[in-house]
Parts: sequence; C-alpha cells; structure tokens
Amino acid sequence: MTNKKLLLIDGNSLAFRAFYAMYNQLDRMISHDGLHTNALVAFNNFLDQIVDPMQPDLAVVAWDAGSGKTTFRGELLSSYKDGRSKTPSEFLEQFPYLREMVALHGLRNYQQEGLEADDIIGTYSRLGEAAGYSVTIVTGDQDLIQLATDNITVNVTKKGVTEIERYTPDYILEKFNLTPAHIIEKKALTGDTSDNYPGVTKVGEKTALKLLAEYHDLDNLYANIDGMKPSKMKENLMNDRDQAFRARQLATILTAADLELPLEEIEYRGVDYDALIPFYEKLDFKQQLAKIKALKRSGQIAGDDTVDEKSVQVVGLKDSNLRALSMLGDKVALHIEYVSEDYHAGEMIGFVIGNAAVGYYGSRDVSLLQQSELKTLVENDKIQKNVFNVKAQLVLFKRLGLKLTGVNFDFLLAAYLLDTVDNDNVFATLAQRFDIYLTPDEEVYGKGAKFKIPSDSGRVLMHIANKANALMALEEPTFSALNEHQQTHLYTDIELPLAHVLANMEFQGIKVNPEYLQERGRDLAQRIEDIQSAIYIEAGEKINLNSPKQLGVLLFEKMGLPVIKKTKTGYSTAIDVLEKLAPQAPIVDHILQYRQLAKLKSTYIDGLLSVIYPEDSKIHTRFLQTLTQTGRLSSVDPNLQNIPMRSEEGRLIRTAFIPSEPNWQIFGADYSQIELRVLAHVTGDANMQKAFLNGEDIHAETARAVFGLPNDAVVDPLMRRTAKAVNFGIVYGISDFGLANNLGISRAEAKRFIDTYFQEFPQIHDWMNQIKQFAHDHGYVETIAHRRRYLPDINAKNFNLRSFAERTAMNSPIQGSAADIIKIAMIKVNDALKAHHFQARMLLQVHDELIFEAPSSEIDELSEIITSVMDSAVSLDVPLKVESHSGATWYDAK
DNA sequence: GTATTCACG
DNA sequence: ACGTACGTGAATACC
Repeated sequence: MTNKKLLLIDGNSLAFRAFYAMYNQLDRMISHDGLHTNALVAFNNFLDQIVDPMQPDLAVVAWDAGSGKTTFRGELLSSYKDGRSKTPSEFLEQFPYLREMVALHGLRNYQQEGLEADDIIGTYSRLGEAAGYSVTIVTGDQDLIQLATDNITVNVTKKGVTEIERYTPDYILEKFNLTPAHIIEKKALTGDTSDNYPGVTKVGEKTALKLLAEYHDLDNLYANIDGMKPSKMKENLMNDRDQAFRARQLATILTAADLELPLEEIEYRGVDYDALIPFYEKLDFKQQLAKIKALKRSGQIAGDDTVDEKSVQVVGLKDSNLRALSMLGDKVALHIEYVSEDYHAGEMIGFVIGNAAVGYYGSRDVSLLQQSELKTLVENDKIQKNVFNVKAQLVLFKRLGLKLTGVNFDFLLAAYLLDTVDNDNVFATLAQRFDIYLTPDEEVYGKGAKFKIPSDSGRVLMHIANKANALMALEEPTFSALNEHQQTHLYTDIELPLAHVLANMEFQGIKVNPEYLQERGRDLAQRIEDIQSAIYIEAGEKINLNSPKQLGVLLFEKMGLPVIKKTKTGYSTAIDVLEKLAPQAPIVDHILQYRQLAKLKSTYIDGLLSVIYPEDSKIHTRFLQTLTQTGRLSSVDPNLQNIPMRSEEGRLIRTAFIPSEPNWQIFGADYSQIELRVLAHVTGDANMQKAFLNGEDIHAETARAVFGLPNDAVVDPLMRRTAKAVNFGIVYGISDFGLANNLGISRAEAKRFIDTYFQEFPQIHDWMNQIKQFAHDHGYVETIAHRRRYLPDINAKNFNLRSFAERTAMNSPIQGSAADIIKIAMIKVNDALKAHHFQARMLLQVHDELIFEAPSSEIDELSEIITSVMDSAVSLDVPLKVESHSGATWYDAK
C-alpha cells in the first residue's frame, strides 16, 4: 500500500533560485505588459516537471511573511538577515504572479505573520508525518535538511530548479556523517553569513564536523569544555558560548508552530488548465499554451470549443479513386512520412497530398505514388508543392524512382533562415512560431524503445494530413516574414536550389573500398594491441586506456605528474596536456600514440565500414542544411566533413574513397583563405585588401605588419606561424587570453600583437566595433546574403555570456558569408556541369572545398570550368582564389 | 543523458 | 570578479 502524499514547497527559496537560474534571460523574458517573467518561467517548469506529475494528496507552497524581522528570530537578534542586498525590483514584480501560478496549478499558498516559510514547512511536515503521510519537502535551502526523517524527504535544488538532490537521513549520514538533528548543531558552531548571525569565531564547516564527531552536540561540548586542552579554538569556544547557543536557536526550524490552517485543508486540487490559459496568455507563455492545446487535442485533458481545431478530413487513396486528384489545382501540400532520421534507408509509412480548398488524399502505401495519376502530379513543375524538408522529400521520391519538382515552399528551410536559434528541426515546434499547433510526432509514434507505428492507419494518415494542412496555412506568413528579413533571395536563389543539389549528392553517394579499410583495420588493431601492452608494462597495471578518469588517476596520482589543466569532473588528459607531459615520462607519448590509433580505428575504420551500403559499396551521408548557427552545412551518418587530413597516418584513410566508375578520378577544388578574404571584403580594410589584390602570402604579409618589417623582408617561419594564429584569432573574434593560450605566450604579449594588428589594419578594428554595436542594437548579425544569426546573450549581464555573444557577432558574418559563397558556387557549378554535359558528379562539400568524381578525360576541362565558376561565384572587393587537384583516390587528390 | 576527447574547416 | 578563441559529429566512459 502506498502512503498518502504531502508535498511542502519552500516558495521563497525556490522563487529566488528560479530568478537567478534564468537571470541571464532577464532582458529577453518580458511579457507584452513589460513584466519580467524569468522566475515565472523557471517556477512554472518546476511545477510542471516536479509537482504536476507527483499528484500529491495535500500540498502547500509556504512563503515568508515580511522580512523575517517580525519572527522570533528577529526578536532574538535585531540584525537578523541584515546585510542582504536589496531584492531586485525585477524579481519583486513577479511575486504576485508566482502566487497566482501556484494556485492555478492546484496548490495552496500559505504564509503567516511571525513565521518564516521554513517554520510553516517544519510544522506541517511533523503534522503530516504524525497523520501517516509520506512527506516531500522541496526547497533551495540546505538548512531544511534538518527536517529529514524516515517519512520526510527533503529535496534541495542543485542546479536551476528542476535538478534536485534528495536528502534522507541515510543520505545525510553518508554525505556529512551527521544525523539530521546535528545539522543544527553544526550551524550553531559555524553561524550563517547569509542570515547574518555568527557562531563561534574561526569555526567553519571542517572544524565543526570535527568537534561534533568528538563531542556529539553543543550541550555536551560545553559540559566537557574544561577537559579540552588549551588552544585558540578553546578560547574562541568559551568566548562565543552565548553566540553559539543563540545561533542554534536561530538555526532551529520550528516544528510546532501554531498554524491557522489545519492540515486537511491544504488539499491538492490538480491543475486548472482552463484557468491557466488566460494566465499564460497574459505572460506570453507560448510554449505552455501550445502544450495545453496539444493535451486537449489528444484527449488527455478535457477540451472545449475554444481550442479544438477543425479536424482535417483525409480521403483514403486506392487505385480506383486516383482520378479525383485531377481536381487539386495548381497548388498542393505534399508529404511522405518516414520514421527513421536516415531517409536514405528508413521505411516510408504513408503520404498525403492535397490542399485546404479541395481536400487531402493519402495512403499508407507509398507505391501508389508511382501510379501515373500521382506520378504526373509529382513530376509536374507547374503544380506548386509545399513541403517540410525538401531535401528529404527529394531523396524519398528518388528512392521511388520519381523526380519531385515544383517545390516552392519548404517550411523547414524558411524557418531555419528566419531564426536558427530555436530550431530543433521538428515540424510541430517550428509551426508554433506561427501559432499553429500540431501533434508532435513523438505523441503519435512514441520514442526510443516505445516507438511504434499506430495500428490505426486512419490515425497515421490524419497526422500526416494535419502536417499538409499546416503547410498550406504556413506559406503566406512564412514568406512575408522572409520578405521582412530581406531573405527572399537567400531562400529562393540559394537555399532552395541548393537543397536539390545536396539531394543529388547524397543520393549519388561516394564509393568506398571496404577491403582497404579492413586491411588497415587489421594493421591498426595489431599496433594498438602492441602499444597497449607496452603501456601496461610501464604503468605496472591494466587500466581502460579509453577512460580519461582512470588515466587521470594513473598519471596524476600514482605517477605524480603535474596537473596542468582540470576539467569540471577531474584532471584533463587532453592532447595539449599530454604533449606538455611527454618529456617527463615515456608512457605519455605511448598514450598519445594509442589515442591516435584508437581514434582512427574506431571512428574511421570501424565507423565507415559500418555505413557502407553493401549493394553499391557506397556511403550516403546526409548534409544537414538547417542546423548550424552560421549557415554552414554539417554532415552526419557518417560525418564526411572530418575525414583525417592533418596527420599522414590519418590521411591515408582517404585512400579508401574512390571513383564509382572505372577510369574515373577524384577531383577536388578548394577556396584558398576564403574567410580572410571575406574579412578583407566586409571590413573594407584597405591594407588587407591590397595584400590580396597583390596576390601576397597573407600570413607573411600580416607578419611584416605586426612585427614592423619592411615590405620585402623575408619572414621567418615562427613569425609567419604567429601571424597565422593572429589571423585565425581575428576571425574567431579575438581575445588576448585566447591568443596567448593558442601561442603559449603571455597575455601581455598577445595583447601587443592584437594592438599592433589593429593599428596596421584599422578598418578591421572599426568593423569589429561596429558589428558588436549592431548586435547590441538589433540583437542579431547578418552575412552578405542576409543570413541572420540572433544573439540572445548579447546584452546579458553575465560577462562570459556577453563576451561569447560578442565574439560570435564578429565571427558569424565571416564564417557565414563564406558559407553563402560556397553555396552559391555549388549551385552554379551544378548548372555548369549540366550546361557542359559533363559526366562529372559533385559528391561532397567540406566547408571551403568541393569533391567530385569524373572521367579522367574530363579532368582538365573540368578543372578549368569549376575553378572559374567558383572564383567568380560572387563578386567581392578582393579576388577569390581556387586551387584544384585530382588523383585516383581522395588521398591522391592533393 | 552528460562529459571528455579528437577528427575536420 | 568574471575566465574564453569560431563552427561541427562520433566514439567512449560513466552516471
């Protein structure tokens, strides 16, 4: 039998935690009435995630009455809680709404003159325990753990308000070696700085625990103090005796206060969703509103007419009724539903086509799409299609042997361009931006182990039809938002055509030689084993070499090597640390070798082998077009944008990537220093532009500038290397700290480099300041193609968050404009390949380079055309330079 | 699920 | 007083 549950919440301390947990969002979270809502948002999350699911029988949120001065503690000590900084007004203004929120979630608010929230909780907890309840306390204040018993658990927030540490008597014993009651004794000795009362001078946590281990409690300690051997501490204890006993009184939470409201009247009433709607509307809690609507729609809570959407009708398609589709007209929404993220291989479970005016038609059987009525519709570019994720749909149709054309509106692509920040690539969440609420896929299919396609086909089709219906409704507001952002060109002429190019590249795939990988894998396995044995001998024990934790113990504890860098959880064993330690112990170098080989084997040999399609020996990556914050692509399953290159050992992996036809070659073309050229262009810096216009070695030229060398001076390699690092730093949004770290020089030296750099390239300096100012004023920055990146933290009060946003403001236009350029180039290259009737195929993009396969006979002409298309893709104030290479494998195309 | 490490531009 | 270079993805360990 389970006990009845009593939930006691420390309102003040949790609200306080909530406010500071989202403090950096303070300026972002303001309702249309000008009310700050950060604490409200966090507190609501707490109620949602912790309280609502718990369904207690009784529940109360206790609040402090006044400042604490009117309590017995204020009487005991007039300076009680003095010295606390004034509560910010942005916090105070949220209090009334916090109480309202609590009430609407079905909990009692309770406060009482003369009592603090602690005392209310303390008293109810004992009343509840006596009445047989299982009691749960939630607070942000560790002092409350003194209340823990076998029937009373105290949950203290750890980070934010939804991460919690559970204190039971057992846990307290384990953690502090104290019983709950002794928490008070400890406090008596240490005092409490935040409540502004002293304990015993010079006694802190450690000393207090030691004293309690010996003397058990305060009474016993003072009873036996004469026997204590003389020390400064003994003196302090004697002098501060009264203070200690007063501190114990102050620290003791009342458990028998006279409460006006009897226990049985704090009944939990459950969440009042209907009343929460206007409340959330007032606070602009869009996510919460969407959630309620979704709950109502799915019948999990009672619905009413104001939120029920008109259900979409779907006509089930069969061979016999396909002719009805001719009624649809020239604009439809179209969606093939697929369930694995990997649309190259996963199952297609149905499709819907239609529009709001005529209706929606669908089937679970996607092979119907190959019937002539549907095929002509799909392949007719005069019939405009609205879709979600055109690249995925293009590939799915290709798998069915169909060529999807006429796509004009891709909601995913547009939503990504409008705002990259809150983009999870999920239709239901993105539609919410436009106040359209769809049932999330997860709700229909479940997720993880619970994933299941519903047996009710009608339900599946309805779900797809709702998406189609949303695609019709979203088109107009989405296009108008793109227009407002001046992003129509970016959408229509860059991203949408690029999606088609990428779909072809992915579908085409790149051929891999599995035997080569297997052979290298065997070689690596042997060498890894040898190094591992050598390391075990040197270490004198066997550990898991892949565990940074075990490695840390070995190197820094057993071997006593100096700790150079720490991580959040322990010692860092990262490569730069190990390189510094290598001269001190031969084992370190062996570990570095082990790491390199293990990485190659697991990620690149085994990893690539596992994603080769056996039927054609090809790898089909997916380029994510709507993920990065800057506009770059990324590549997954597998990532073909990080195949090793820098070490020869790793670079050999590229030998496995081969042409898919006999007598073909791999051909690569890359932009040289595209980001620095973009920098020279956008900043308009005359000196840097001149260097590029004159075809100079830019890093050498930078070295001459920052080291004050004459124009024709020879630059030694170290100077060039330093200048190169400075150039990188500039592109990343430089800081002296970062540069110093990278170059292993002092911060002051790094600062001198940066200062000189900015003197030599003054317009770069000006631009850095302007772009930061622009970001502060507008909350976003832009690329040359009006790609936008919002920077929510640009006005944050937190220095780190703000600094990060400022560096991002400087870097994103550079990295993003370079991404714009290569995207434009890809479209033009694709067109050029067609126009010249090349057999050559574009296969991969790696940020500043394009990889192709082509007949050997085409290479010379291809090289000429592709480099010229790429270097003229856009017209900047500096030239773009493209280099190209070809060879029998990707490795040889260097 | 989070943290660490390391591969790329 | 704070404490960082920009953008990614995959493998592994560990809770």
